Amino acid sequence: MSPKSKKQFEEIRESSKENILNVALKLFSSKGYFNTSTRQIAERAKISNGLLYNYFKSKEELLTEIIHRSFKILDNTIVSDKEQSAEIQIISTIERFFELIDKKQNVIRMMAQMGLQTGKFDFINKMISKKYIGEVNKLKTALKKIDSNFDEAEANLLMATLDGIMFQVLVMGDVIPTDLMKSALTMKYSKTKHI
Amino acid sequence: MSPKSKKQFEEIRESSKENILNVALKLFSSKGYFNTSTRQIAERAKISNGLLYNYFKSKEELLTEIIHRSFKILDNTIVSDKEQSAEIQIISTIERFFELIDKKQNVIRMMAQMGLQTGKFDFINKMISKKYIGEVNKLKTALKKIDSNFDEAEANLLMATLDGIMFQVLVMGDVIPTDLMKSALTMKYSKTKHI
Amino acid sequence: MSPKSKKQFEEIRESSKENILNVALKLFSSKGYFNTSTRQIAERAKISNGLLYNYFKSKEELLTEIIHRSFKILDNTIVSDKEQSAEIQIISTIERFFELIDKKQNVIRMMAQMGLQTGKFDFINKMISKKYIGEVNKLKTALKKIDSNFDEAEANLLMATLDGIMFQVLVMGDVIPTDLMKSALTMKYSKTKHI
Amino acid sequence: MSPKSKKQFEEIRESSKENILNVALKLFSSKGYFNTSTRQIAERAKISNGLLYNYFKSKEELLTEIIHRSFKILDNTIVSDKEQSAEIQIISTIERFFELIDKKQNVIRMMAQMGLQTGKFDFINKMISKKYIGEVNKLKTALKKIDSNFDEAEANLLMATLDGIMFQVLVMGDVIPTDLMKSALTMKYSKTKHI
DNA sequence: GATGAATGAGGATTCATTCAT
DNA sequence: AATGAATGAATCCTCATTCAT
Repeated sequence: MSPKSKKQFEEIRESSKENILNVALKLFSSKGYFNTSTRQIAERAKISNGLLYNYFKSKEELLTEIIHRSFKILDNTIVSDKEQSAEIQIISTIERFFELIDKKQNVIRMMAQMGLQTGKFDFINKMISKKYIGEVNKLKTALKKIDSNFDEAEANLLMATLDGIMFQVLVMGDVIPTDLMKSALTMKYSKTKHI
Repeated sequence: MSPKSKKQFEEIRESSKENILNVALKLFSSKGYFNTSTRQIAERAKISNGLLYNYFKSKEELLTEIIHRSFKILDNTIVSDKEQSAEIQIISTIERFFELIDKKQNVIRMMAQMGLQTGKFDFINKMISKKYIGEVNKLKTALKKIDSNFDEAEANLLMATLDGIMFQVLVMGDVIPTDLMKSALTMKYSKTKHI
Repeated sequence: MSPKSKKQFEEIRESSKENILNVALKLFSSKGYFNTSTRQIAERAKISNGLLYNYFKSKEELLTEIIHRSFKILDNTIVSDKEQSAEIQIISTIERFFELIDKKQNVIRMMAQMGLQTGKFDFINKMISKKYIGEVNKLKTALKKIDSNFDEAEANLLMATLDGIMFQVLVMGDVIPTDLMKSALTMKYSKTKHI
Repeated sequence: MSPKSKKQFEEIRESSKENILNVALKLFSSKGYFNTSTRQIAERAKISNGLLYNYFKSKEELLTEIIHRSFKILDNTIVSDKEQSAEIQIISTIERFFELIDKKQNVIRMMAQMGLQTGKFDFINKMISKKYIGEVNKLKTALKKIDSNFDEAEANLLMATLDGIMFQVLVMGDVIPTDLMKSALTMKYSKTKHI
């Protein structure tokens, strides 16, 4: 008789929204945003066509929300501990990258795709650039501490290598020897200080 | 008013086709294949809607042809001279990559985009993988000759770095210090032999 | 926390219904029935989407009830006192019209709108016609008493003039000099008897 | 073999567009703009759903074009000959109104409907107001010449009467004795000068 | 080879209405 | 009585593609 409580409604909303966001991320990431129809999202999420619009004003807004959540996921995965030694910081940057590749492929594939296009979603490129600059700077600081013969390009090259591995895995999957490269990179930056 | 010769017709046809392919590549590469309409292509190519179908069976076939041409462009740009010394081969691989980034951004952006999606165009990923394996092998052979302390991962890492720079430039443009990285890479592999 | 009495429930129900009817009339009248969504009505009435259907079987029934209430309002505003003199009857008909224009614009705008369309709501046109015939007949009777030179078309023309002013105010608002016309009409039919 | 000439295309376009405009006017006018679907228009016009958008950017633009054409029709119907005597000008204003009612009901019904709503189409009300002011002024000038006892409200009242008849016919059709009123009006303004 | 009118399936979105609570 | 999540038909519009000329 009594209507559902506010809290109950909120829970329903939250879980339903989460569901849609997850399904949409998966589809956008594998087929691309423009090649994914809202109908497909609804079908996979097992909801009606209309319900999506109860939670998101438009397909575009759905994408935007996914992007913003994705950036948060990246931020959370790439936690940097400033207390730690320079070497550990570098090593853990590398490890976090490989973790992303392993665990959050949907997220990074989606970001990569959107980043490669121009148009309405240029804000994504700006967000990526900002993150890139931040990461490179952290690496530079750490590298300087370790290596007196520090090369100005070193940090950028390391980032490029990591981004490259990421990109290659997204495109070529198992063809890419990630473990081999991870070991080599880890070893290189572990040894460094002893030189 | 003399009737055009067969050869002339052929040339007109060829240049018209070329025109369409160029326009389509530009649009696909910047807005994405699924976000580009055949009408937009026709407009920009200054031809009628229907004419496109005189040259290509479908939008998909147009894409396929673009992809195949793009691979040819990559192959032509990445000419390898087996006669040359190992060091020069590596250096020129690096140089050819930066040349691609500089001169053929449309081509690589389009390939990268399509490579990140799954679906009807999975043959692209296979072609990219094949090319990757070939390039890596060539690099491995060359590196072995130069360096006795040769690391198994070295070739893969170099390719990853180059792909990474490519990807970063596509996404972040001027934010990326390409010249700096190019110098560093070139220097690194020039010095190698002297060790 | 005493349970509400039946009467109290009844009152709440009635006032809630009244609220919905008022909001709906306002919206229908300004934006049109077909351009107004039940959701908009619910929002403005500060009730939930579903509650509307607790009071009305459908959007159409809501409209129907509004129409019937509107006719009652017209009837109540146009009270005719048969006891009064012919002249006063005419003058007060005029006055009642201007009062409607001034005070019940929502009601008449809505009626006018629905009356101009054909389809499911043709009963409205019949009701309007019936009212028209009644009014014209009353006017004819009154005019005959006053004027021996009575023209057969006089009553119809007076009604047309009044309907015209109404329509003009609805469409053009302040552009229409209602007071000027009201004075002129009142004067004309006040003087009549002295001729 | 040879493509259709430009002129041929233009003719096709023109007649097809005309067809759509006519069908849309009919439907908008009888069922209302918001209650008419583009599909209904296409069906009645015996064209495909999509073709409409080859001629009009949107349903709204289709309406806008209809409105502008309708105003032109009104202007053409209400041609005023400034050479003629004041009396004839008044009489012919009256006659043109009845002609509109008789021959262009779709047009005026559509204008009346749109004029009664507020929202995106307020420009219609402004156009109607402008036309009203112009007409009233012409009538005032003419009436002054004829009648020394000229009443300031006379022109407005005549316009109101004509608009009222128009409105009444649209809503009540045959219930309204148009001929009777036309005769009475004509007679009244023919006699005037003899006073 | 070339045109652009025409098609109709499919896309995003809105809406009246239902229902469990 | 009241809530708002959920439905799916219907809406406006776009698109790849075809076809007569």
